[in-house]
Amino acid sequence: MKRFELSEQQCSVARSSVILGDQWTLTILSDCFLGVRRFDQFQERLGVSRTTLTSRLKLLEEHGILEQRQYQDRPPRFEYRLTHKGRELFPVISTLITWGDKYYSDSAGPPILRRHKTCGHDFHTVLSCSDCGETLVPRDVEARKRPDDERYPPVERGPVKRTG
Amino acid sequence: MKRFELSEQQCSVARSSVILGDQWTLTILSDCFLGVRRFDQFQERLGVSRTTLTSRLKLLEEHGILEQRQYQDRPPRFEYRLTHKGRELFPVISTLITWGDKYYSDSAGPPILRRHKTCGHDFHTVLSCSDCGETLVPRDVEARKRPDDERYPPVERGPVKRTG
DNA sequence: TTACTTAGTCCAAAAAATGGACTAAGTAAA
DNA sequence: TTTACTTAGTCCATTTTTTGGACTAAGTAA
Repeated sequence: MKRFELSEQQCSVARSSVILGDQWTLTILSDCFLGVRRFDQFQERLGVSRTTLTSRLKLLEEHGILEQRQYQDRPPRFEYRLTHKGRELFPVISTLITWGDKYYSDSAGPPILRRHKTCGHDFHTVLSCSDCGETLVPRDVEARKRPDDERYPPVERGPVKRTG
Repeated sequence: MKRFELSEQQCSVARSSVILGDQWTLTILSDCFLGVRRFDQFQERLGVSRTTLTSRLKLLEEHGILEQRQYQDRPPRFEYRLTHKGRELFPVISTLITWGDKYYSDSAGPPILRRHKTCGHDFHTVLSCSDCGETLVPRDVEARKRPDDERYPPVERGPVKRTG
């Protein structure tokens, strides 16, 4: 399977991973949430090659995660901004930051601190169930395949019986 | 910069992305949370080449995200299991699933359904602030660089003044 | 005129991924 | 006691992707 070929994959994680599952894409998005918008700014901050950056930005645009907006007339210049769909990736990037800060900070702590303006405190992320609001942990989650329906293809990747 | 070289990167997202920012790594981890443990099972479910799978599993092991455990004697066989550090990636994978289910399901809905055993309902994920418990949205987050300290290197990647 | 800015493209070299065959060490069936 | 099967990989030649550096285009500023 080639990179960026997701049509055949049914699982939504597999499909998302084809787009987001890339070192540069994740850091680009992280920078987007910090307010980075311009090509050269991404390029300098990330140290990615211009060619790769172009290809990643294009992919994110094709998938409606980023959009280009003109921010000046003469000469015409465009910047990249998160769409609504893109902003909905905030929990993914945010939990990745929480994990990364825990395991890959130097001893002075995380290099970037994040404050929740609503309550005024520096935070880390907590994941909770949309239904009962309790904190979600892996062992409380039970996965099952969607019931097969003659109108839809059967599920190809699914839960596995745990052994041991 | 070559793939899997993270020593110089300071930002914890950048460091994490070097490990996790890969199509296969994300789907491997997603399968791990479904109970997949054996090499051939990963290989068949993901359709990844055996070479690439070997390299990804090795990387995840080197970073203490997966560990090999012997599950039979004759012949000796090993399976891959999530470590504590690995299980702490649950929020990352879980929010990715929520996003992917929303944007990349077919019209029959997500192929795999997840139930919160504690409350009995199918859920999606909600992200909240560790301090006040409110739902976290990007516009309520303010990022700032860690104050420079002569004992530690200055922060190289950090927040950007938003324009427009 | 010359230098600078932004957002890219082009190209050859290097690195990584692919797929298919192969290995090793044991078990199970005929 | 051969033969087939299982699991967890390795090997290798080909294809694909990434890299870094130079270059372009269109306008502004000194």
